[in-house]
Amino acid sequence: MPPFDMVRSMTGVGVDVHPCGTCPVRPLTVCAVLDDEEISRLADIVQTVRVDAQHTIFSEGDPATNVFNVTSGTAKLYKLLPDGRRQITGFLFGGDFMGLSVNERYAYTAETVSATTICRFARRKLDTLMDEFPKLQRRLFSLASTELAAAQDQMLLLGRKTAREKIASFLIMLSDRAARRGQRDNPVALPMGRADIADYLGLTTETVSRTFTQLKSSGVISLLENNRVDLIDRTAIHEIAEGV
Amino acid sequence: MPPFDMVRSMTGVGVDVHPCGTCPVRPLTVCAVLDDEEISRLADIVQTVRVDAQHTIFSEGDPATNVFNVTSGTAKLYKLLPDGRRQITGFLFGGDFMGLSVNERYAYTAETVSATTICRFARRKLDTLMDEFPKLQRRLFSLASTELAAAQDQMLLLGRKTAREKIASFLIMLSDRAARRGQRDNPVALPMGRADIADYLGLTTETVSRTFTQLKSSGVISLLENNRVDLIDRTAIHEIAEGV
DNA sequence: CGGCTGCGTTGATGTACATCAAGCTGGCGC
DNA sequence: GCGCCAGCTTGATGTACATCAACGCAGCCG
Repeated sequence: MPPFDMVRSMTGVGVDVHPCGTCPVRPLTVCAVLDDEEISRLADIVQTVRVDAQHTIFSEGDPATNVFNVTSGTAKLYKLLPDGRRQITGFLFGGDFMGLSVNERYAYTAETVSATTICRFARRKLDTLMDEFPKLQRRLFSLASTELAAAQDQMLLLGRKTAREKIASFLIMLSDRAARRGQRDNPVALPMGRADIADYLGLTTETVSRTFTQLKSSGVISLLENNRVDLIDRTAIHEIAEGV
Repeated sequence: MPPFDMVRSMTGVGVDVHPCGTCPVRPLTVCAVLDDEEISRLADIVQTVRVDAQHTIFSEGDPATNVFNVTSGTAKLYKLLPDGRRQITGFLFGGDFMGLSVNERYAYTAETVSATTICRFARRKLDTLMDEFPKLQRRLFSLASTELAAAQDQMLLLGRKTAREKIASFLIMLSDRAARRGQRDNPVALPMGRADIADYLGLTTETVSRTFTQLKSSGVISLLENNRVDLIDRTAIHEIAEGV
Protein backbone atom coordinates (compact mmCIF):
# COMPACT_ATOMS: atom_id res chain seq x y z
CA MET A 1 0.00 0.00 0.00
CA PRO A 2 1.61 3.33 -1.04
CA PRO A 3 1.81 6.17 1.48
CA PHE A 4 -1.08 8.55 1.26
CA ASP A 5 1.29 11.29 0.18
CA MET A 6 1.40 9.58 -3.18
CA VAL A 7 -2.31 10.00 -3.31
CA ARG A 8 -2.39 11.33 -6.85
CA SER A 9 -1.28 7.94 -8.06
CA MET A 10 -3.72 5.97 -5.93
CA THR A 11 -6.91 4.52 -7.28
CA GLY A 12 -10.20 5.84 -6.03
CA VAL A 13 -8.80 9.19 -4.98
CA GLY A 14 -9.48 12.69 -6.30
CA VAL A 15 -7.94 15.97 -5.26
CA ASP A 16 -9.29 19.43 -4.39
CA VAL A 17 -12.96 18.75 -4.24
CA HIS A 18 -13.88 21.97 -2.52
CA PRO A 19 -12.06 24.91 -0.92
CA CYS A 20 -12.29 25.85 2.77
CA GLY A 21 -14.57 28.78 1.99
CA THR A 22 -17.44 26.45 1.17
CA CYS A 23 -16.54 23.74 3.68
CA PRO A 24 -19.77 22.16 4.86
CA VAL A 25 -18.51 21.12 8.28
CA ARG A 26 -16.36 24.12 9.14
CA PRO A 27 -18.21 24.99 12.37
CA LEU A 28 -17.59 21.48 13.69
CA THR A 29 -13.92 21.23 12.97
CA VAL A 30 -10.66 22.65 14.06
CA CYS A 31 -11.42 25.50 11.65
CA ALA A 32 -14.36 26.77 13.65
CA VAL A 33 -12.21 29.12 15.71
CA LEU A 34 -10.53 30.85 12.78
CA ASP A 35 -11.83 33.92 10.97
CA ASP A 36 -11.85 34.21 7.17
CA GLU A 37 -8.43 35.78 7.09
CA GLU A 38 -6.94 32.96 9.15
CA ILE A 39 -8.84 30.31 7.24
CA SER A 40 -7.21 31.45 4.07
CA ARG A 41 -3.83 30.87 5.70
CA LEU A 42 -4.97 27.41 6.63
CA ALA A 43 -6.30 26.85 3.14
CA ASP A 44 -2.77 27.41 1.83
CA ILE A 45 -1.54 24.29 3.56
CA VAL A 46 -4.55 22.07 3.06
CA GLN A 47 -5.49 19.70 0.31
CA THR A 48 -8.97 18.29 -0.02
CA VAL A 49 -9.16 14.76 -1.35
CA ARG A 50 -11.91 12.32 -2.13
CA VAL A 51 -11.40 8.65 -1.28
CA ASP A 52 -13.57 5.71 -2.28
CA ALA A 53 -14.92 3.22 0.23
CA GLN A 54 -12.58 0.67 1.81
CA HIS A 55 -9.31 2.46 1.10
CA THR A 56 -6.49 2.86 3.56
CA ILE A 57 -5.68 6.47 4.42
CA PHE A 58 -2.63 5.68 6.54
CA SER A 59 -1.32 2.68 8.43
CA GLU A 60 -0.23 2.11 12.00
CA GLY A 61 3.48 2.73 12.20
CA ASP A 62 3.68 5.03 9.17
CA PRO A 63 5.53 8.33 9.71
CA ALA A 64 2.87 10.76 10.87
CA THR A 65 3.48 13.46 8.29
CA ASN A 66 -0.12 14.56 7.91
CA VAL A 67 -3.18 15.20 9.98
CA PHE A 68 -6.67 14.93 8.56
CA ASN A 69 -10.15 16.22 8.88
CA VAL A 70 -13.08 14.28 7.50
CA THR A 71 -15.52 16.56 5.74
CA SER A 72 -18.00 13.96 4.51
CA GLY A 73 -18.42 10.21 4.51
CA THR A 74 -17.26 7.74 7.13
CA ALA A 75 -13.87 6.43 8.18
CA LYS A 76 -12.65 4.04 10.85
CA LEU A 77 -9.51 3.80 12.95
CA TYR A 78 -8.21 0.46 14.14
CA LYS A 79 -5.37 -1.42 15.75
CA LEU A 80 -4.44 -5.02 15.06
CA LEU A 81 -2.92 -7.86 17.05
CA PRO A 82 -0.36 -10.01 15.21
CA ASP A 83 -2.87 -12.84 14.72
CA GLY A 84 -5.38 -10.54 13.06
CA ARG A 85 -7.67 -9.69 15.95
CA ARG A 86 -8.81 -6.15 15.37
CA GLN A 87 -10.10 -3.35 17.57
CA ILE A 88 -11.74 -0.38 15.91
CA THR A 89 -11.01 2.56 18.20
CA GLY A 90 -13.31 5.01 16.49
CA PHE A 91 -15.55 5.90 13.61
CA LEU A 92 -15.16 9.31 11.99
CA PHE A 93 -17.83 11.35 10.29
CA GLY A 94 -17.94 14.81 8.79
CA GLY A 95 -16.15 17.26 11.06
CA ASP A 96 -14.01 14.68 12.86
CA PHE A 97 -10.29 14.94 13.19
CA MET A 98 -7.60 12.26 13.03
CA GLY A 99 -3.91 11.71 12.83
CA LEU A 100 -2.70 13.23 16.08
CA SER A 101 0.33 11.28 17.13
CA VAL A 102 2.84 11.26 19.88
CA ASN A 103 6.02 9.82 18.54
CA GLU A 104 5.97 10.78 14.88
CA ARG A 105 4.26 7.53 13.95
CA TYR A 106 0.57 6.87 13.55
CA ALA A 107 -0.71 4.74 16.40
CA TYR A 108 -3.46 3.16 14.31
CA THR A 109 -4.60 2.49 10.77
CA ALA A 110 -7.24 4.71 9.17
CA GLU A 111 -9.52 3.35 6.49
CA THR A 112 -12.57 4.71 4.72
CA VAL A 113 -15.87 2.96 5.32
CA SER A 114 -17.88 4.75 2.66
CA ALA A 115 -16.74 7.24 0.02
CA THR A 116 -15.19 10.06 2.01
CA THR A 117 -13.77 13.54 1.51
CA ILE A 118 -10.84 14.52 3.66
CA CYS A 119 -8.75 17.64 4.30
CA ARG A 120 -5.09 16.87 4.60
CA PHE A 121 -2.65 19.13 6.46
CA ALA A 122 1.07 18.74 6.50
CA ARG A 123 1.89 18.34 10.17
CA ARG A 124 4.97 20.53 10.05
CA LYS A 125 3.07 23.37 8.46
CA LEU A 126 0.21 22.99 10.88
CA ASP A 127 2.69 23.21 13.74
CA THR A 128 4.05 26.52 12.56
CA LEU A 129 0.52 27.77 12.06
CA MET A 130 -0.29 26.75 15.62
CA ASP A 131 2.53 28.93 16.84
CA GLU A 132 1.07 31.80 14.90
CA PHE A 133 -2.51 31.24 16.01
CA PRO A 134 -2.62 30.13 19.64
CA LYS A 135 -6.35 29.63 19.42
CA LEU A 136 -5.70 26.95 16.83
CA GLN A 137 -3.53 25.16 19.35
CA ARG A 138 -6.19 25.67 21.97
CA ARG A 139 -8.80 24.25 19.64
CA LEU A 140 -6.78 21.13 18.95
CA PHE A 141 -6.23 20.66 22.65
CA SER A 142 -9.93 20.91 23.22
CA LEU A 143 -10.65 18.38 20.48
CA ALA A 144 -8.09 15.99 21.95
CA SER A 145 -9.71 16.34 25.38
CA THR A 146 -13.11 15.55 23.94
CA GLU A 147 -11.71 12.50 22.22
CA LEU A 148 -10.11 11.42 25.47
CA ALA A 149 -13.45 11.59 27.26
CA ALA A 150 -15.01 9.52 24.48
CA ALA A 151 -12.20 7.00 24.80
CA GLN A 152 -12.95 6.62 28.50
CA ASP A 153 -16.62 6.02 27.77
CA GLN A 154 -15.56 3.39 25.29
CA MET A 155 -13.38 1.69 27.91
CA LEU A 156 -16.38 1.46 30.20
CA LEU A 157 -18.35 -0.03 27.33
CA LEU A 158 -15.70 -2.57 26.36
CA GLY A 159 -14.79 -3.59 29.88
CA ARG A 160 -18.12 -3.69 31.62
CA LYS A 161 -21.15 -3.61 29.34
CA THR A 162 -23.12 -6.58 27.99
CA ALA A 163 -23.67 -7.12 24.26
CA ARG A 164 -27.16 -5.66 24.56
CA GLU A 165 -25.87 -2.58 26.35
CA LYS A 166 -23.05 -2.19 23.85
CA ILE A 167 -25.38 -2.19 20.84
CA ALA A 168 -27.77 0.23 22.54
CA SER A 169 -24.86 2.55 23.40
CA PHE A 170 -23.64 2.33 19.84
CA LEU A 171 -27.01 3.35 18.42
CA ILE A 172 -27.32 6.27 20.82
CA MET A 173 -23.80 7.41 19.92
CA LEU A 174 -24.53 7.33 16.19
CA SER A 175 -27.78 9.16 16.71
CA ASP A 176 -26.20 11.88 18.85
CA ARG A 177 -23.36 12.41 16.43
CA ALA A 178 -25.72 12.64 13.47
CA ALA A 179 -27.64 15.32 15.36
CA ARG A 180 -24.44 17.23 16.07
CA ARG A 181 -23.76 17.29 12.35
CA GLY A 182 -27.19 18.74 11.82
CA GLN A 183 -28.65 15.55 10.40
CA ARG A 184 -31.78 13.84 11.66
CA ASP A 185 -31.10 11.69 14.67
CA ASN A 186 -33.69 9.07 13.73
CA PRO A 187 -33.68 6.76 11.92
CA VAL A 188 -29.95 6.35 12.21
CA ALA A 189 -27.78 5.18 9.30
CA LEU A 190 -25.23 2.39 9.73
CA PRO A 191 -22.69 3.00 6.96
CA MET A 192 -20.42 0.29 8.38
CA GLY A 193 -20.94 -3.45 8.16
CA ARG A 194 -21.58 -5.91 10.98
CA ALA A 195 -17.91 -6.89 11.12
CA ASP A 196 -16.89 -3.28 11.76
CA ILE A 197 -19.55 -2.88 14.43
CA ALA A 198 -18.34 -6.10 16.05
CA ASP A 199 -14.73 -4.97 16.06
CA TYR A 200 -15.73 -1.64 17.52
CA LEU A 201 -17.74 -3.18 20.36
CA GLY A 202 -15.52 -6.15 21.14
CA LEU A 203 -18.03 -8.70 19.84
CA THR A 204 -18.44 -11.03 16.85
CA THR A 205 -20.61 -10.37 13.81
CA GLU A 206 -22.96 -13.14 14.90
CA THR A 207 -23.52 -11.61 18.31
CA VAL A 208 -24.07 -8.18 16.77
CA SER A 209 -26.63 -9.66 14.42
CA ARG A 210 -28.42 -11.60 17.15
CA THR A 211 -28.49 -8.59 19.44
CA PHE A 212 -30.04 -6.41 16.74
CA THR A 213 -32.79 -8.94 16.17
CA GLN A 214 -33.27 -9.27 19.91
CA LEU A 215 -33.69 -5.51 20.30
CA LYS A 216 -36.08 -5.60 17.36
CA SER A 217 -38.09 -8.37 19.01
CA SER A 218 -38.37 -6.42 22.23
CA GLY A 219 -39.79 -3.59 20.17
CA VAL A 220 -37.33 -0.79 20.91
CA ILE A 221 -35.84 -0.62 17.41
CA SER A 222 -36.88 -1.50 13.90
CA LEU A 223 -34.47 -2.50 11.13
CA LEU A 224 -35.15 -0.55 7.95
CA GLU A 225 -33.78 -1.03 4.46
CA ASN A 226 -30.40 0.54 3.55
CA ASN A 227 -28.90 -0.38 6.90
CA ARG A 228 -30.87 2.17 8.81
CA VAL A 229 -32.30 1.66 12.27
CA ASP A 230 -35.42 3.26 13.61
CA LEU A 231 -35.04 4.07 17.30
CA ILE A 232 -38.64 3.43 18.28
CA ASP A 233 -38.25 3.89 22.02
CA ARG A 234 -35.28 6.18 22.47
CA THR A 235 -35.62 6.42 26.27
CA ALA A 236 -35.70 2.65 26.58
CA ILE A 237 -32.59 2.34 24.38
CA HIS A 238 -30.88 4.98 26.47
CA GLU A 239 -31.69 3.10 29.64
CA ILE A 240 -30.43 -0.15 28.19
CA ALA A 241 -27.23 1.63 27.14
CA GLU A 242 -26.60 2.90 30.67
CA GLY A 243 -27.25 -0.49 32.19
CA VAL A 244 -30.31 0.60 34.17
CA MET B 1 -18.02 13.27 50.24
CA PRO B 2 -16.92 16.92 50.45
CA PRO B 3 -15.40 18.60 47.40
CA PHE B 4 -11.66 18.46 47.37
CA ASP B 5 -11.51 22.24 47.61
CA MET B 6 -12.47 21.80 51.23
CA VAL B 7 -9.42 19.66 51.56
CA ARG B 8 -8.19 21.35 54.69
CA SER B 9 -11.16 19.93 56.50
CA MET B 10 -10.77 16.43 55.10
CA THR B 11 -9.23 13.62 57.01
CA GLY B 12 -6.00 12.14 55.82
CA VAL B 13 -4.93 15.24 53.96
CA GLY B 14 -1.98 17.57 54.52
CA VAL B 15 -1.03 20.73 52.65
CA ASP B 16 2.21 22.09 51.17
CA VAL B 17 4.46 19.14 51.48
CA HIS B 18 7.14 20.42 49.17
CA PRO B 19 7.60 23.39 46.81
CA CYS B 20 8.04 23.10 43.02
CA GLY B 21 11.74 23.85 43.29
CA THR B 22 12.41 20.47 44.86
CA CYS B 23 9.73 18.57 42.95
CA PRO B 24 10.97 15.04 42.44
CA VAL B 25 9.04 14.39 39.24
CA ARG B 26 9.36 17.75 37.54
CA PRO B 27 11.03 16.44 34.38
CA LEU B 28 8.12 14.06 33.82
CA THR B 29 5.30 16.49 34.27
CA VAL B 30 3.73 19.44 32.63
CA CYS B 31 6.39 21.49 34.40
CA ALA B 32 9.25 20.00 32.41
CA VAL B 33 9.04 22.67 29.72
CA LEU B 34 9.19 25.66 32.03
CA ASP B 35 12.36 27.40 33.23
CA ASP B 36 12.90 28.41 36.86
CA GLU B 37 11.40 31.83 36.31
CA GLU B 38 8.26 30.35 34.80
CA ILE B 39 8.06 27.61 37.39
CA SER B 40 7.90 30.21 40.09
CA ARG B 41 4.87 31.69 38.36
CA LEU B 42 3.34 28.25 38.33
CA ALA B 43 4.26 27.73 41.95
CA ASP B 44 2.12 30.75 42.80
CA ILE B 45 -1.01 28.97 41.71
CA VAL B 46 -0.22 25.49 42.96
CA GLN B 47 -0.86 23.78 46.22
CA THR B 48 0.82 20.53 47.15
CA VAL B 49 -1.25 18.18 49.25
CA ARG B 50 -0.78 14.79 50.76
CA VAL B 51 -3.65 12.32 50.71
CA ASP B 52 -3.92 8.99 52.52
CA ALA B 53 -4.80 5.78 50.73
CA GLN B 54 -8.36 5.18 49.58
CA HIS B 55 -9.53 8.79 49.58
CA THR B 56 -11.59 10.41 46.87
CA ILE B 57 -9.87 13.33 45.16
CA PHE B 58 -12.82 14.34 43.02
CA SER B 59 -15.96 12.65 41.74
CA GLU B 60 -17.44 12.20 38.30
CA GLY B 61 -19.81 15.08 37.66
CA ASP B 62 -18.16 17.50 40.07
CA PRO B 63 -17.39 20.96 38.68
CA ALA B 64 -13.91 20.67 37.23
CA THR B 65 -12.35 23.55 39.09
CA ASN B 66 -8.91 22.03 39.51
CA VAL B 67 -6.39 20.00 37.62
CA PHE B 68 -3.87 17.79 39.35
CA ASN B 69 -0.45 16.34 39.05
CA VAL B 70 0.54 13.29 41.05
CA THR B 71 4.03 13.69 42.48
CA SER B 72 4.26 10.45 44.44
CA GLY B 73 2.07 7.50 45.32
CA THR B 74 -0.66 5.92 43.23
CA ALA B 75 -4.14 7.01 42.21
CA LYS B 76 -6.86 5.54 40.03
CA LEU B 77 -9.55 7.01 37.79
CA TYR B 78 -12.83 5.24 37.26
CA LYS B 79 -16.31 5.44 35.86
CA LEU B 80 -19.36 3.66 37.26
CA LEU B 81 -22.54 2.23 35.82
CA PRO B 82 -25.72 2.82 37.85
CA ASP B 83 -25.70 -0.77 39.17
CA GLY B 84 -22.16 -0.45 40.50
CA ARG B 85 -20.14 -2.02 37.70
CA ARG B 86 -16.88 -0.14 37.56
CA GLN B 87 -14.26 0.51 34.92
CA ILE B 88 -10.93 1.90 36.02
CA THR B 89 -9.72 3.98 33.09
CA GLY B 90 -6.24 4.57 34.39
CA PHE B 91 -3.72 4.34 37.19
CA LEU B 92 -1.60 7.37 37.98
CA PHE B 93 1.89 7.42 39.39
CA GLY B 94 4.40 10.14 40.10
CA GLY B 95 4.49 12.58 37.20
CA ASP B 96 1.05 11.79 35.84
CA PHE B 97 -1.57 14.37 35.15
CA MET B 98 -5.34 14.28 35.68
CA GLY B 99 -8.43 16.40 35.69
CA LEU B 100 -8.59 17.59 32.09
CA SER B 101 -12.21 17.98 31.25
CA VAL B 102 -14.33 19.03 28.35
CA ASN B 103 -17.53 20.42 29.71
CA GLU B 104 -16.53 21.88 33.05
CA ARG B 105 -17.34 18.63 34.83
CA TYR B 106 -15.02 15.78 35.69
CA ALA B 107 -15.73 12.78 33.47
CA TYR B 108 -14.56 10.29 36.10
CA THR B 109 -13.87 9.82 39.78
CA ALA B 110 -10.29 10.01 41.07
CA GLU B 111 -9.26 8.11 44.17
CA THR B 112 -5.95 7.42 45.83
CA VAL B 113 -4.71 3.84 45.94
CA SER B 114 -1.80 4.36 48.28
CA ALA B 115 -0.75 7.47 50.19
CA THR B 116 -0.20 10.07 47.53
CA THR B 117 1.09 13.61 47.10
CA ILE B 118 -0.61 15.79 44.56
CA CYS B 119 -0.16 19.26 43.07
CA ARG B 120 -3.41 21.09 42.65
CA PHE B 121 -3.86 23.92 40.13
CA ALA B 122 -6.90 26.11 39.84
CA ARG B 123 -8.09 25.57 36.31
CA ARG B 124 -8.90 29.21 35.68
CA LYS B 125 -5.48 30.31 36.74
CA LEU B 126 -3.82 27.61 34.72
CA ASP B 127 -5.78 28.78 31.69
CA THR B 128 -4.46 32.31 31.98
CA LEU B 129 -0.97 30.97 32.49
CA MET B 130 -1.37 28.90 29.33
CA ASP B 131 -2.13 32.09 27.43
CA GLU B 132 1.02 33.58 28.81
CA PHE B 133 3.22 30.55 28.16
CA PRO B 134 2.25 28.90 24.88
CA LYS B 135 4.69 26.12 25.51
CA LEU B 136 2.67 25.20 28.58
CA GLN B 137 -0.35 24.81 26.34
CA ARG B 138 1.73 22.82 23.92
CA ARG B 139 2.93 20.58 26.70
CA LEU B 140 -0.59 19.85 27.90
CA PHE B 141 -1.62 19.08 24.36
CA SER B 142 1.25 16.67 24.05
CA LEU B 143 0.34 14.98 27.35
CA ALA B 144 -3.27 14.65 26.23
CA SER B 145 -2.13 13.07 22.96
CA THR B 146 -0.01 10.58 24.83
CA GLU B 147 -2.92 9.70 27.05
CA LEU B 148 -5.10 9.27 24.00
CA ALA B 149 -2.68 6.78 22.51
CA ALA B 150 -2.65 4.88 25.80
CA ALA B 151 -6.44 4.88 25.80
CA GLN B 152 -6.46 3.29 22.35
CA ASP B 153 -4.08 0.59 23.51
CA GLN B 154 -6.41 -0.04 26.41
CA MET B 155 -9.38 -0.37 24.05
CA LEU B 156 -7.51 -3.04 22.13
CA LEU B 157 -6.79 -4.78 25.41
CA LEU B 158 -10.37 -4.60 26.70
CA GLY B 159 -12.02 -5.50 23.43
CA ARG B 160 -9.76 -8.18 22.04
CA LYS B 161 -7.28 -9.64 24.50
CA THR B 162 -7.68 -12.76 26.63
CA ALA B 163 -7.33 -12.70 30.43
CA ARG B 164 -3.79 -14.05 30.12
CA GLU B 165 -2.84 -11.40 27.58
CA LYS B 166 -4.44 -8.68 29.68
CA ILE B 167 -2.48 -9.57 32.79
CA ALA B 168 0.76 -9.82 30.82
CA SER B 169 0.11 -6.42 29.21
CA PHE B 170 -0.63 -4.98 32.62
CA LEU B 171 2.65 -6.18 34.07
CA ILE B 172 4.61 -4.84 31.10
CA MET B 173 2.84 -1.49 31.43
CA LEU B 174 3.65 -1.21 35.14
CA SER B 175 7.24 -2.18 34.51
CA ASP B 176 7.70 0.33 31.67
CA ARG B 177 6.17 3.14 33.67
CA ALA B 178 8.31 2.37 36.70
CA ALA B 179 11.35 2.60 34.43
CA ARG B 180 10.22 5.94 33.04
CA ARG B 181 10.06 7.25 36.58
CA GLY B 182 13.62 6.11 37.08
CA GLN B 183 12.69 3.18 39.29
CA ARG B 184 13.76 -0.39 38.70
CA ASP B 185 11.56 -2.16 36.20
CA ASN B 186 11.82 -5.53 37.89
CA PRO B 187 10.45 -6.78 40.19
CA VAL B 188 7.39 -4.64 39.68
CA ALA B 189 5.24 -3.38 42.57
CA LEU B 190 1.47 -3.75 42.55
CA PRO B 191 0.22 -1.03 44.89
CA MET B 192 -3.38 -1.75 43.91
CA GLY B 193 -5.48 -4.73 45.00
CA ARG B 194 -6.88 -7.52 42.87
CA ALA B 195 -10.27 -5.80 42.65
CA ASP B 196 -8.68 -2.69 41.14
CA ILE B 197 -6.69 -4.76 38.67
CA ALA B 198 -9.87 -6.60 37.71
CA ASP B 199 -11.79 -3.38 37.16
CA TYR B 200 -8.94 -2.01 35.08
CA LEU B 201 -8.73 -5.07 32.83
CA GLY B 202 -12.42 -5.86 32.53
CA LEU B 203 -12.16 -9.06 34.59
CA THR B 204 -13.16 -10.34 38.04
CA THR B 205 -10.84 -10.64 41.03
CA GLU B 206 -11.08 -14.44 40.78
CA THR B 207 -9.91 -14.46 37.18
CA VAL B 208 -7.09 -12.05 37.97
CA SER B 209 -5.98 -14.30 40.79
CA ARG B 210 -6.19 -17.49 38.72
CA THR B 211 -4.32 -15.89 35.85
CA PHE B 212 -1.50 -14.78 38.12
CA THR B 213 -1.10 -18.29 39.47
CA GLN B 214 -1.29 -19.68 35.95
CA LEU B 215 1.52 -17.35 34.77
CA LYS B 216 3.46 -18.36 37.85
CA SER B 217 2.95 -22.06 37.03
CA SER B 218 4.19 -21.55 33.51
CA GLY B 219 7.30 -20.03 35.02
CA VAL B 220 7.30 -16.58 33.45
CA ILE B 221 6.60 -14.68 36.68
CA SER B 222 7.10 -15.21 40.37
CA LEU B 223 4.90 -13.71 43.07
CA LEU B 224 6.99 -12.09 45.78
CA GLU B 225 5.98 -10.71 49.16
CA ASN B 226 4.60 -7.14 49.41
CA ASN B 227 2.59 -7.56 46.25
CA ARG B 228 5.56 -7.49 43.98
CA VAL B 229 5.97 -9.56 40.86
CA ASP B 230 9.22 -10.80 39.46
CA LEU B 231 9.17 -10.79 35.68
CA ILE B 232 11.31 -13.86 35.19
CA ASP B 233 11.02 -14.10 31.42
CA ARG B 234 10.32 -10.60 30.20
CA THR B 235 10.37 -11.47 26.51
CA ALA B 236 7.90 -14.28 27.04
CA ILE B 237 5.60 -11.95 28.97
CA HIS B 238 5.90 -9.40 26.23
CA GLU B 239 4.95 -11.96 23.63
CA ILE B 240 1.98 -13.12 25.65
CA ALA B 241 0.90 -9.49 26.00
CA GLU B 242 0.98 -8.95 22.24
CA GLY B 243 -0.94 -12.14 21.57
CA VAL B 244 1.88 -13.84 19.67
C1' DC C 1 -31.00 -15.60 -16.91
C1' DG C 2 -28.09 -18.32 -13.74
C1' DG C 3 -24.24 -18.94 -10.97
C1' DC C 4 -21.12 -16.73 -8.03
C1' DT C 5 -19.83 -13.98 -4.03
C1' DG C 6 -20.14 -11.28 0.02
C1' DC C 7 -22.88 -10.18 3.77
C1' DG C 8 -26.33 -10.92 7.13
C1' DT C 9 -29.13 -14.06 9.81
C1' DT C 10 -30.09 -18.18 12.38
C1' DG C 11 -29.05 -22.62 14.65
C1' DA C 12 -26.10 -26.04 17.35
C1' DT C 13 -22.38 -26.51 20.15
C1' DG C 14 -18.21 -25.11 22.79
C1' DT C 15 -15.60 -22.40 26.08
C1' DA C 16 -13.48 -18.58 28.57
C1' DC C 17 -14.70 -16.26 32.03
C1' DA C 18 -18.30 -15.08 35.66
C1' DT C 19 -20.61 -16.47 39.61
C1' DC C 20 -21.21 -18.78 43.83
C1' DA C 21 -19.00 -20.71 47.69
C1' DA C 22 -15.43 -22.21 50.80
C1' DG C 23 -11.05 -21.92 52.91
C1' DC C 24 -6.62 -19.61 53.70
C1' DT C 25 -3.59 -16.00 55.33
C1' DG C 26 -1.73 -12.02 57.45
C1' DG C 27 -2.47 -7.80 59.84
C1' DC C 28 -4.49 -5.56 63.68
C1' DG C 29 -6.86 -4.58 67.92
C1' DC C 30 -7.67 -6.18 72.43
C1' DG D 1 -1.68 -14.72 72.48
C1' DC D 2 -6.25 -14.87 70.29
C1' DG D 3 -10.00 -13.66 67.45
C1' DC D 4 -11.54 -10.96 63.80
C1' DC D 5 -11.68 -9.20 59.29
C1' DA D 6 -10.39 -8.07 54.62
C1' DG D 7 -8.18 -9.63 50.81
C1' DC D 8 -6.42 -13.48 48.16
C1' DT D 9 -6.77 -18.06 46.43
C1' DT D 10 -8.98 -22.26 44.99
C1' DG D 11 -12.91 -25.19 43.66
C1' DA D 12 -17.61 -26.23 41.56
C1' DT D 13 -20.93 -24.67 38.62
C1' DG D 14 -23.29 -21.47 35.37
C1' DT D 15 -23.69 -18.54 31.33
C1' DA D 16 -22.89 -14.99 27.88
C1' DC D 17 -20.74 -14.93 24.15
C1' DA D 18 -17.63 -17.31 20.66
C1' DT D 19 -17.18 -20.73 17.35
C1' DC D 20 -18.63 -23.70 13.76
C1' DA D 21 -21.90 -24.41 10.26
C1' DA D 22 -25.69 -23.75 7.23
C1' DC D 23 -28.67 -20.98 4.67
C1' DG D 24 -31.00 -16.74 2.54
C1' DC D 25 -30.53 -13.01 -0.26
C1' DA D 26 -29.05 -9.14 -3.04
C1' DG D 27 -25.72 -7.44 -6.27
C1' DC D 28 -22.96 -8.42 -10.05
C1' DC D 29 -21.01 -10.19 -14.09
C1' DG D 30 -20.63 -13.25 -17.75
